[in-house]
Amino acid sequence: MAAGHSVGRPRHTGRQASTAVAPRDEILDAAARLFVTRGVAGTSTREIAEATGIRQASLYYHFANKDEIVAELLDRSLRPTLDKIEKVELLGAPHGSATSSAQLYMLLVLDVRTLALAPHNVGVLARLPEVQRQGYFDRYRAGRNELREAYGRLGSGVLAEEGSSVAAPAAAVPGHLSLGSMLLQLAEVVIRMRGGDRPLAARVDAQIATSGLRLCGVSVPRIEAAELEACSLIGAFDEL
Amino acid sequence: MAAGHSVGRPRHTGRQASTAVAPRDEILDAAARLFVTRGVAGTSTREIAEATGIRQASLYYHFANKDEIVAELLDRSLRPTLDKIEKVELLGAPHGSATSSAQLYMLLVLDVRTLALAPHNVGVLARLPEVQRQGYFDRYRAGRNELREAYGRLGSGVLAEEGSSVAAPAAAVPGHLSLGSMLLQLAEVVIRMRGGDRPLAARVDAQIATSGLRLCGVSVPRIEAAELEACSLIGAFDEL
DNA sequence: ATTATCTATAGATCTATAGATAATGC
DNA sequence: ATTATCTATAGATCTATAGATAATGC
Repeated sequence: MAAGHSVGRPRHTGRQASTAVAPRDEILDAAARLFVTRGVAGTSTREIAEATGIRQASLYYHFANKDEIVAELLDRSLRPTLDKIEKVELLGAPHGSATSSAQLYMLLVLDVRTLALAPHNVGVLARLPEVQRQGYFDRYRAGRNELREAYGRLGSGVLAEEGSSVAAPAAAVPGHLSLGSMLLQLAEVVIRMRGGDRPLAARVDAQIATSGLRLCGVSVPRIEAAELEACSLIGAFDEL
Repeated sequence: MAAGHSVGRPRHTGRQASTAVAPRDEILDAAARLFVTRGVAGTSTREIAEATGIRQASLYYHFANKDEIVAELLDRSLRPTLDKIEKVELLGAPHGSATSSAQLYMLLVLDVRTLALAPHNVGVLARLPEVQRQGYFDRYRAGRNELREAYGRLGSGVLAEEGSSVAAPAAAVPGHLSLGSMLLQLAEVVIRMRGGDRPLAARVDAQIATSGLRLCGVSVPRIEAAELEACSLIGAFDEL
């Protein structure tokens, strides 16, 4: 089942790089790198094949068409974070004792780390207009909306916690949805930072999470408390 | 000089829409709309021509090639904001009496408004990978760096003003560059909001500017003061 | 004469399919 | 026999150039 050594006709360029990596994954990896640097419409199937070390037509043994490659990459880029939403929310309110600030801090840190470590900065994909128009994008859009709503809930929870000092109807306090959007955008700043010329700053995850709490009106000492709380929760997280 | 009535062979589709709009601008407008919704690589010159109401080959009378269209759109999208940086900075420090908070608030509001009102959400262009790889992008990149540095300076100025309550070396206080990046990203959130399904929230400009000051650790009452100061300065701005 | 378009087309792609082939596995 | 590749190619683009043409302006 898991390609023992090397079935099938050999590649025109020597053998496969490593039998440990399935050809399908080799293609996905090469495609991701190219899509992110040149766009999907700006990358030909020939280029993907060359980067993989096979002929253009051989792609079609593994994928029905180009879109199927994009769809799978999109899916893989969002799933890890989506899976964490529920875990984080179970730590608060009725079930657990975590504060909203710590939960928000956690989700931001985990989200940023996922984006920062994703191969080839694949978070860029979902921002390409030619991708957003395709039918397969609906699935991604739905998942991202879930994430935005989670940020909206946690952010509103934080605003409520800090309520005492923030009762200011005159100032433009963002609503639930705007808040969720802004927090999500804030997390995604790391995608653009990776795309920039300079290397990622140390502790981007903490910087962004801190900025998120500031955005929700949390004072510095309380941010530090949330950070400590979140870090210990994240440590015990993998066991859930 | 300014096309009196209608020189040149008529278009295959009736006459020109309006003699008031130069054909060059008609093309730029149609191209912008298509580029933003389908990407540059995902838009053919034929599609641009059809949207303009001329034949594909006729584009080449006005532009040497496709890239020249993109380059001009990029340029137009950033210039208005760049022109405002100096004006805003002259209001503070040695020359004027504006606070850093008010200056930052101003620049955010002006930047957001420019992006929010730009035709066809043309801010999207600069984020396309196929655009960022081209030689003409260097010019845009340089301009955007100027803007990021201005945000960094103003943001650091605000942090200094608020220094009393923010002396917290333990928390991950973003550095000059990160702060500039985050403020710039925050302003650009409006690009993504325009791209979303829902209409732009009322007062996005104020919401985003408020969030920017929060990001720099400004308390709510002081944000309101900055907002008032900024609004009156913006009112008197066109006379500069 | 000048301007802004047109028609026609060369040459270079690009995606996807058909069918052959070179390995291993049984 | 199965698997994963290969070669070859059809058919549909796509960009850019050459040269003709239909207006106005002088």
